[in-house]
Amino acid sequence: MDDQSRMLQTLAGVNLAGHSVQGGMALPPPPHGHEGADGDGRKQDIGDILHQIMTITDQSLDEAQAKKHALNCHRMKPALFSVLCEIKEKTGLSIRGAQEEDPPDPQLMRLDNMLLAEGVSGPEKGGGSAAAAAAAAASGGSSDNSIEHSDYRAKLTQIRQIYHTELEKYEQACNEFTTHVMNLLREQSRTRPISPKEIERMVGIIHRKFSSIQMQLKQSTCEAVMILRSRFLDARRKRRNFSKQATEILNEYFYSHLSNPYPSEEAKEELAKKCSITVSQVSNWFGNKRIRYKKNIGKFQEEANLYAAKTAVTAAHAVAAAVQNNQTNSPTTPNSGSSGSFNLPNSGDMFMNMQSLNGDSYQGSQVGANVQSQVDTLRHVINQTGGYSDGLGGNSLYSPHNLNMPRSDWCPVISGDLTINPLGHHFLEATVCSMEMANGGWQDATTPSSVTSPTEGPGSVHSDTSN
DNA sequence: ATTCATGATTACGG
DNA sequence: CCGTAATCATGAAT
Repeated sequence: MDDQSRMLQTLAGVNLAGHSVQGGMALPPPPHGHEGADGDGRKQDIGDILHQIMTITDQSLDEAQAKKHALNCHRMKPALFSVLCEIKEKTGLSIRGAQEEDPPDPQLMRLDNMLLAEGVSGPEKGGGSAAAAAAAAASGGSSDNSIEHSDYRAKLTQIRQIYHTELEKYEQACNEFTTHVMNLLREQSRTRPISPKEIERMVGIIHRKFSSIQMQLKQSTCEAVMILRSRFLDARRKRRNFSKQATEILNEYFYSHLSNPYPSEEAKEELAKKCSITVSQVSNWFGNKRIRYKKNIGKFQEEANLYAAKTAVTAAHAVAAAVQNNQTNSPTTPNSGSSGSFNLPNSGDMFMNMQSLNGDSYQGSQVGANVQSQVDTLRHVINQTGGYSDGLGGNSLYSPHNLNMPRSDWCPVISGDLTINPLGHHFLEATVCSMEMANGGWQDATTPSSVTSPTEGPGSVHSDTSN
């Protein structure tokens, strides 16, 4: 509207300034009569029309409507209209020439690619699951993640749905608006100089506007997907406590291997399988556990007792069974502690260790970690209870003075080991143990990688029992 | 809202 | 590469 009046004003100015309207174009003859009219008469007419047009907006709707009709029927209208059209054509062309050519926006392409890759804008179901599968692969792909992934997928489809509905809405709105504008322009082209090219241009502008809105939509969708990804795939953000069962299993292993809580690769895999977590999660868990246990042993005392006792009872039952079946079951070589390392020890070796524990008569040289774990556990619980008497033979060898020492369960096992006492310390007071602990803890006990080495078992057992 | 517990990450060392 | 120590970030309990 503003454009129109401005243009008309210009036109009126030009005309009223005395320039020939007929210029280079053939002004159609007036519709009816007026043969004898000279230039002054025409100028008068044109000026009149222009004045009416210019003031049309100042009038009331009804008035304007009537005026419009009158103008439409004016005999000079076609002539004036074609002039306006010509001028408009020229300006329109110059405008169009200025901003033609829209190169594919690189950012838009990037967004499109991203959305396609994330499975948001791709084919209905395939893209989503593909992305989810990629996510699964990215985060380890353990069975534990399946729930999270379904959650992730659900969220992704949610985003995708929103995206599609919004996109559709925009598309629809764009189309509606375009047709509306086109109709309007076409309608107005009867009274206003609007060429089809200009309508086209208008449509282009509208589309550009809407596509910029679409880009915003795509951008926000991308952001949403990114947030979703980071939430679900970045394990750090998505910290989930392990299941109670998993923690149980890990704790059992930890406390039954308290003397050397460094599970071998096989043991880690086994634990991972049992707990439905990844091996690295097992490693993390043990890393955290070791450091935190060491930092505040007192805090873990109760837990240690609990698990040690639990495992010890299991072991005791196993021993009892072993004793019963000892005659028939011939001992086999332990499998380096990989399977069932702390739940189902080899009965033969177990028995041997128990004997050594009680009577300091260890002879074997191939004790596996599985057996050692039981020994640790039993010794632990014995230390804690001041003697474990459940068919294992009452044991008063482990002096109760360790009881009130927070680290006593650990120190004898670790520091008491002859492996770190080459000078012949037969027994270490709890305080000394604490110091040993403070000086290096497990690291000084043995080489972590040689968890399954049989050298530690006999040594520690001997050390403890020799007192 | 605050605090504690806990899984993961990072920096660093051997 | 594996371990420790410190730290981050979140979940759960209060």
